[in-house]
Amino acid sequence: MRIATWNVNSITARLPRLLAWLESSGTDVLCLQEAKTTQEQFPAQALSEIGYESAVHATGRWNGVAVLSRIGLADVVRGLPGGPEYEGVAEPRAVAATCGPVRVWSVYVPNGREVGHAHYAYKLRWLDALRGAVARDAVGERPFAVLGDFNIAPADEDVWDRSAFEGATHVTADERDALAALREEGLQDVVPRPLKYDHPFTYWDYRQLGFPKNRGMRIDLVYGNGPFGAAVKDSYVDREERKGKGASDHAPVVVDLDV
DNA sequence: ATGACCCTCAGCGAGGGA
Repeated sequence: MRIATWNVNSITARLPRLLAWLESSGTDVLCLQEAKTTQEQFPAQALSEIGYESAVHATGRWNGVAVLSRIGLADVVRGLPGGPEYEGVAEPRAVAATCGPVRVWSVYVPNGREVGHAHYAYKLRWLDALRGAVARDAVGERPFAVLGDFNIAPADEDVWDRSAFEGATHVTADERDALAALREEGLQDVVPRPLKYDHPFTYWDYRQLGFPKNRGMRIDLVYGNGPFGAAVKDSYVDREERKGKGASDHAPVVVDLDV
């Protein structure tokens, strides 16, 4: 089976590309982030017409996540159990589902904005809640993975220029410690291969020729448990989808599983 | 060619992204 994660930066704006990509790539399960729409306006009908069921957690212009599956969709959980609120709001940043033999979480980790900002503390609390929420599934026998936009570059080589991120979020020790805590729960970083250049970046800023200059970051991650990792046949970043007019600023990360 | 931000909602800019 083929499973993927993709921050689409508005499913409304991306719908033509999303539908075309689902069909051309042969993806069975897609964890998507930044739907930027409401539950009601989510294009479940258009997706249904090409064979995908949708598990959606979305409330409006910000955030919004979903799991799309053409191999079954069950045991949906909307929202991160025990997750913190930001300014009194429980934001739609996580949704879980079981798709055939695999259970997945689609997550959109808070950005953090600036080190020291209330949003940064929120990001760390959110990640700790994620660790708690996935601990039991992580050690199970069923293939399980958390896929999504983690807004963390796991190592210095996961950004195009470490010096450009001095003092910035996404590269701090606290954020990387949060990823290490997930690994300590039994999850492993399924690192994709790049289709061009030497590093599998997944995000490139829209500004200042970020993509043509390959000024990217690897922040869209797949954290799988042992059975998931053992089933991985291949994984790559589909950078073709970052090209051209109407692209998201993130590319899909694709994982092929032998399950 | 991959090409110099883009998304949404509100409402004719602003907030957020990272």
